[in-house]
Amino acid sequence: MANIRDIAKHADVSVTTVSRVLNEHPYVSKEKRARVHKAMKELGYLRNQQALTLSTGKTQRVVVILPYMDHPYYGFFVNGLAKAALEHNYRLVMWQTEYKLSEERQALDLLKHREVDGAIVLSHEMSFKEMETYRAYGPIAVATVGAPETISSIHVDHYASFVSGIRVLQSHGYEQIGMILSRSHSPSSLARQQAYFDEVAHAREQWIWTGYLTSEDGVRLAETFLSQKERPRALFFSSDYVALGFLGEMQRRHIAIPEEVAMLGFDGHPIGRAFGLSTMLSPNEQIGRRLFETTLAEMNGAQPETHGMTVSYQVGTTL
Amino acid sequence: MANIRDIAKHADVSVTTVSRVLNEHPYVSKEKRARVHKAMKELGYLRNQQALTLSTGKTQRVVVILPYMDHPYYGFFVNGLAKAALEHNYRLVMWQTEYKLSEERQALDLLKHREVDGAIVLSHEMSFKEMETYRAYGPIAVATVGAPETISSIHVDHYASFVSGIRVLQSHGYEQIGMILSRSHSPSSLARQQAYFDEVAHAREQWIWTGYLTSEDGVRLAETFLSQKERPRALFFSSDYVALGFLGEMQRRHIAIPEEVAMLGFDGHPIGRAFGLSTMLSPNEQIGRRLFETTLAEMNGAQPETHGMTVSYQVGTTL
DNA sequence: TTGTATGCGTTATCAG
DNA sequence: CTGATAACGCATACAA
Repeated sequence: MANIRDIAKHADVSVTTVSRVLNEHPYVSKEKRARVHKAMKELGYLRNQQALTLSTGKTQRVVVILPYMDHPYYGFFVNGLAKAALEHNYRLVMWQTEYKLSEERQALDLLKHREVDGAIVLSHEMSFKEMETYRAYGPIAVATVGAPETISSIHVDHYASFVSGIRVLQSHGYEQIGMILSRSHSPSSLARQQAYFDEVAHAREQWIWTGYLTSEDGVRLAETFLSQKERPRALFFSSDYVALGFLGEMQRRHIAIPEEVAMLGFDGHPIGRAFGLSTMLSPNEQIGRRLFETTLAEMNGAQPETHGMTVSYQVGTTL
Repeated sequence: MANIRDIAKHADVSVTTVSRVLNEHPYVSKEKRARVHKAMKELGYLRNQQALTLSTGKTQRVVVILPYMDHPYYGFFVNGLAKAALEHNYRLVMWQTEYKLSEERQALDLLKHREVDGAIVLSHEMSFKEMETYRAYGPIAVATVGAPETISSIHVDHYASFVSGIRVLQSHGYEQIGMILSRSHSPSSLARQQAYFDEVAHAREQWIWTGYLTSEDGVRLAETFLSQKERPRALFFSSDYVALGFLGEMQRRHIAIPEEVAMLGFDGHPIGRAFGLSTMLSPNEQIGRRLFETTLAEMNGAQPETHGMTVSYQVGTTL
């Protein structure tokens, strides 16, 4: 493992000159530059990133905090993040929390311990108040609403999005509407419920089902839904995967969609399109990209940024 | 940012003593230990991970190399990897290659530059011969077959798996069998084709369709498939997602499955189960977990390991 | 255009 | 039990 000093000795120059060549600084004579390059080749020099990191104080890494890496919902975010990070020569450290607050804290501790330069939070149990205590150690960007000024937020405006989704349902003639949500107390879920009660005339508490995250949950939901005496005519799902699980189970039971119950999803996953799921298309990949870019900007001195994204209706056959 | 020297000064001990307290070494008097703890608390000490890393030469990081982070196929692998890594206090650096060889090289260069301790390769364009040139810089584990002795491999035995899948189809009375593969020249695809020609009496070159990766590809396939004059009676898909795209499109066209064409998937994704897809269940999460564990073992001096995993038939309604 | 000296924050060695 | 000092490998202020 030849280091910068070995190269200097071999090329008969100072370490500073080697460092300058390495960093493509000007003010190095052609001849010495060539000697250094020759020495690097001969000794098989490989720059040690750890040393660079300690010396500069920059890690070129960002931690991405999310509950589950195998949930397709996060796929598009992460894809956008990964592309943007790679383009800017940054590395993504992934931290899976399984919705555990203790894991979120450990992940954000990376910031404190100078292991990463910034943090991107796709889902959090932690209050913004607590999250702000980490802010002193580096920029934080979240994909949820309600962030304070110190924390960047690139998010779907869930209130506006659900209002527009509900209007799509209403424009198709559905008035009795139910809603399927993931976590009952998350900020986005609260915004969705607000939209529901603001916009749906026949809103009912018991037509909001919470705790549905996966396609398997969607399958379970079918049973629950069908056992209900008074049922809504349409269901608005906060996740395409839950909707698809429900749709598959309804097909198995030979229950006609949308005749028996209409369905509107949320996300816009390709697999949903294959089954004709009507859905609200969310620009998740773009959000991922912007989350990285805003974090990068903050690392370069920019101010935190808040930006709400809008969704659009993607026509299907379940309405 | 108080450092170890500040603590030493504040507690009126040497830096060595502080380091010993930090690392819970014995041979530190109770009294000094207490003074150090007090100083750390008072100055808000946070250990700098970068310095630790440079000093010890261990990064506690592993790079995970995969083509796409948003392809559900990799979700289970990554989930297993993430759980195992977290348990052992390791961080996962994700590198998305989009099947580009140049990206794979850059990712493996992290090993050379001491930015990670090991590499886990879930899919690769790179030959094993080239991959071995990185082996000197740290352990490498792959999830594909055919690795040399120096590289660990935890993989599905695609040959055996496809043989057993084909036998499942045959046991249901299907003799005219076609196969849908992702990449035509990957080691796993070659093994699958070998199994096909070894086991299927009526095997035909033109009944092997390659280049199908996503559910959207599955949708496209329906058109291609139906335009064929002579069609197989059953299709064996190398991916549940492609199979689901195909299934959705067939439903849209009101073509009966399995009456018109039987389908067998490969993976065992929950969403497939919701739609009754018959499939071969692959233990991908377990593979992910073992990939990490074998890498960790190698970092602690163990020899590379090769282990083939088997799949099992998961009953559905598409056969 | 070049080089010397110092710092980044730890751990490890070795002497006491 | 304790501490001074030397690594680890690089970047950079400052001087020449």
